[in-house]
Amino acid sequence: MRRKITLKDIARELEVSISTVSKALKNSEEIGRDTKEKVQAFAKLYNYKPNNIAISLKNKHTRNIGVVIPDIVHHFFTTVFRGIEKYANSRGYNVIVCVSDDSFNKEVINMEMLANGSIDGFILSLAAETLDKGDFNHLKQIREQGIPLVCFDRTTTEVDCDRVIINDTDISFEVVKKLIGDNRRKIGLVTNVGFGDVSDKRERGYKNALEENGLPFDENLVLRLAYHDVEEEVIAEFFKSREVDAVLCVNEIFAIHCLGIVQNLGYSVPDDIAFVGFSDGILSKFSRPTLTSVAQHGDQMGQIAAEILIEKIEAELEENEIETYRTEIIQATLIERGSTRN
Amino acid sequence: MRRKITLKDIARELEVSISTVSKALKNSEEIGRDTKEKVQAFAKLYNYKPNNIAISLKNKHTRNIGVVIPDIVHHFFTTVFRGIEKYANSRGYNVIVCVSDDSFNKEVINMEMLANGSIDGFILSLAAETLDKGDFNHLKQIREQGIPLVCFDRTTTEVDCDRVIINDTDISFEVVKKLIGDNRRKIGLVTNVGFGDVSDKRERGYKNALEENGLPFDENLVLRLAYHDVEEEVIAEFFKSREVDAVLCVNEIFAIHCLGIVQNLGYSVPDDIAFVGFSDGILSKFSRPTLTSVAQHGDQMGQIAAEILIEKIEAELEENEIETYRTEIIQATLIERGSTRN
DNA sequence: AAAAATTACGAAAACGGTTTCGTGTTAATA
DNA sequence: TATTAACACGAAACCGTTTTCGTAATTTTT
Repeated sequence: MRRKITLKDIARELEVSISTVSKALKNSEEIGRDTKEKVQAFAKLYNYKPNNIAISLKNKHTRNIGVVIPDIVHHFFTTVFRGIEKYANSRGYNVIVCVSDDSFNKEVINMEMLANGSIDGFILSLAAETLDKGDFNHLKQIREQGIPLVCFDRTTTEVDCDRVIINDTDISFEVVKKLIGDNRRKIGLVTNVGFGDVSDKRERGYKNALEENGLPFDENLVLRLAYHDVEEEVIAEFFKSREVDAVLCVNEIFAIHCLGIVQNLGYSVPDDIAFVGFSDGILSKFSRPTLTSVAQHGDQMGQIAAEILIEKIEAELEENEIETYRTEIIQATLIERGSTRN
Repeated sequence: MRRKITLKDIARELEVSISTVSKALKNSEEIGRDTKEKVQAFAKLYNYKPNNIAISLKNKHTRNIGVVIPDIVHHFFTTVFRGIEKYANSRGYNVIVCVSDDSFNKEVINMEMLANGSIDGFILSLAAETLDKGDFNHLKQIREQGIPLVCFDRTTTEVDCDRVIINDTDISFEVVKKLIGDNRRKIGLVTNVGFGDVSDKRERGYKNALEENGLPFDENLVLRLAYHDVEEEVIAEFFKSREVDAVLCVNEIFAIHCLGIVQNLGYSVPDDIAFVGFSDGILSKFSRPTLTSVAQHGDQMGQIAAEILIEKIEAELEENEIETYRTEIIQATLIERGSTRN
């Protein structure tokens, strides 16, 4: 088995110094033509490739970015990830992924692990538990070490970092306004407990739209579910007793669950009840009826997060650190499908 | 901004040598009690953590594994990835993901990139284009460099490496046998063009089951689709003219597409046509009717792939290289749901 | 022909660790 | 008291690069 060849090997074979080899391979003006050609030919013949680790140690940066997300088996996060990976790759960066599993401890441990030299910066969506706890010391520490950090979707304002989010309040407002325009009057909201300001904002948009259109907000029309175990009976009970004629669900999985349940209860969608979900994943496109959904443009979020991060990383390398933080707001869009067609 | 502290910093502050600090932190017997306590206390106070890159360079291994997959926005691959990440993490390894996008070039470039010291081993599912081309030189090179490689799902036998696959032929056979047992007689197959031996094996199982039960194989009952653009009219035409009473689809997306189309054509599922898909993703659970599907146990595949890889990596470190290659076969299972209930 | 400038290369330090080996001090043994 | 052993630590090599600086040998300039 042919081990990887190093500068030292080439130097030994060609009876020149390591420095000469290094320079020759970079086409340095310092080295004579003959020597350069000899070294380059030899390197090519033996397929020399510099060792990334050695270069990282020398340069004090790795061209790796760390991505920490709550869940990878989740359409939204994977699209964001795809956006990150694609852009990062085009810029010569690799991506190390860690899954926090919505656990505070895993998030902390993974980030500490990576922060010890493995990555040049982080892209992060916070674990549910971290949001609940409200403990962001691990992020603050990372920032203190001068490691750039971009948060997306599930973020916090308690840490100095860049952010990429969608216009949750506005789009939620727009959706509900549209439902009202479609002559829906008893509009329900299916949301989750926790998850910080994402859900809060969507709820605020919902309330604002009701208010602005003279409809009363009724807590009875709000169903609050635990994300990780959806209770069918609770949902069925809600729809049997509330007589809503439209529902906004803050995520796709809630929407699809509810859709199935109300259909089993004998309601017709969209005639009896209109449905709108968030995050426009694969389920929305293939459910029956197809689901009207708010596209969060995960690819775009990922790309922008990566752009911002790499910009910070490279500014830091140039020693002109950027001390201001951006919050980029992606415009979500409503994709209308069968579940709201009148 | 407090930069990371190094051994050198501690040594300077405490007026001892770097070696002493290093040994003290590893609780070496060589160092006296007082010195150890002093060093450890200081290190703790300043939150010293060794630099991963420096350790990697010294040890010649990184505790990173490279995962190269065709697509990340794909339920099966994400479940495999989750299995890998979970196990790898529990063993103190990190995971670098590269997406080949089913492109040969991207696969080659990404792997060459990572092979230069960034990772200790690869877990790979081949790009469609690579399978088409039949060019596996990049994998052979990686093996020649002594880098361990585990392939899963889309694999090749032309490279000396470990493999994790499912019992495609058998499970396909079982499924068709079951359909025949359910009194289905005109059983169609929806498969794709390309994708190497995965599709081939599933087709073989299908044929074997027909043959063994005295049913004729009819090429007219086989619909071959391009994975990346599914043509609705072709599918509709197929179902209008063929009068199949059951269909086996080699992946979930084909199944869901076809399911929708036949329902629009006025057929009832499962009464007129029974449907079975592969890979039991999220769509299967939420379609109407729910889809009977072959579970490929992605988590398990990922975990086993990671187990095998890490075993190889660590054996290599101990200098007792393992020169034999395993092919681990995961037993797929059929999850029966609405699309086949009689 | 002497001085200055250019060319072509090598030595060595640096990145941040680990590890082997050598050595001065003290304690135990003959 | 002389010899040996144990203890506690430091120097230095090493991992594979990059880069600064020094310097012979040659060429150019005066």
